[in-house]
Amino acid sequence: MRSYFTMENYTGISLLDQKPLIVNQLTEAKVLLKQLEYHFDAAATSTTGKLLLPRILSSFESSLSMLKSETGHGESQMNGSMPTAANPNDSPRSICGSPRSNSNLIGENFSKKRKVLPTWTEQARACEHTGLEEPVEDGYSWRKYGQKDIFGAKHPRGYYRCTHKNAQGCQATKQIQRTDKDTSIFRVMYIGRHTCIQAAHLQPGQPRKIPEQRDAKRRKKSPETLINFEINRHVKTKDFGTTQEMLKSPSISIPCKEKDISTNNIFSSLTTDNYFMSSPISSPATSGSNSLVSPTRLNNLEGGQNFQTSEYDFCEFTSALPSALDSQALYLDWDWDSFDGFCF
DNA sequence: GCGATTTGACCTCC
DNA sequence: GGAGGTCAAATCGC
Repeated sequence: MRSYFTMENYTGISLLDQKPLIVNQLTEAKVLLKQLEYHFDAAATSTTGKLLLPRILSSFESSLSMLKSETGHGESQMNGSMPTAANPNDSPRSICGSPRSNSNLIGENFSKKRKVLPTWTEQARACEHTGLEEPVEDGYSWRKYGQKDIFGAKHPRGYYRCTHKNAQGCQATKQIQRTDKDTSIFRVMYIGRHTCIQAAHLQPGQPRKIPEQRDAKRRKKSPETLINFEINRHVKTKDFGTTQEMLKSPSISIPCKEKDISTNNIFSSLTTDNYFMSSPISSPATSGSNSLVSPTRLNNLEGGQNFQTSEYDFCEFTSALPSALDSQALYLDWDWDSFDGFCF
């Protein structure tokens, strides 16, 4: 199965419309990197890493200044590479694999029956030492409202909605499914942002709410619910019109293998919120020329190349951000089946 | 008793 | 008709 991450949606929204969102995302990523820098300095473990961080920050700053000074000339560029209603075949398959959800995103066919909500996917790995075989507690209260066997998948998908849906009208939902390839990894797709009170208390950088004992016991019953967060978060934003919501959204995902991270011990002191960065990246199969990370590079990754922690690649990734953003598209073609999971 | 989970039925979309 | 998503009654656990 191939999944795609989009930095843009396919409703014809221009980069100009998305610019505030992109700026917000980059700003958040910059802040997070500064946090990382702080922790990294505290650890004082690697000289090369110290040299790397300023470069990353510099790249983000460059991206931000380019975006802030940009006056919307990129719209036409975007139209040249974006799938359109007239050419629906250009539209990538949705991240959840549902052709129906795709139809909501395509131009004139936009369905008004269902609200298009920002969607992003995380991967969470169950942690052996916790004894839990369930996805991570993410700080929010979820209520399971369904479970479904998915065609072609070995494991059922659990459907969760915010506990405060009725009380506060919070529209956030999530779907959790154990991956076929590695049963210790869960794919968690979030749909919509929390608008409930608990969201206001879970700003990035703050510690997560500690699950109540009772809840933890309950979750243990369900194979879909808890995990120790050794995750990566990937963003697929379907609705960039909801700028306010996206202010709290993850921003940029910088993939790395957890074994490599543990080696460098860079992120060991970060909380999940601190490193909450995801990628608003996408990959229409037809967008090769705009690919920031080409399929070839990912194939190399799949073949074992240490793309994710290579300093060269990391720098290349961040250095490429400005040009990728300038070209209106940041695409990443991803193969879930060969994906071991991101972590920071 | 209350709230969460389970699970079969139903709905929506292709 | 098939697949994914949601509903809601039944069930469970505190």
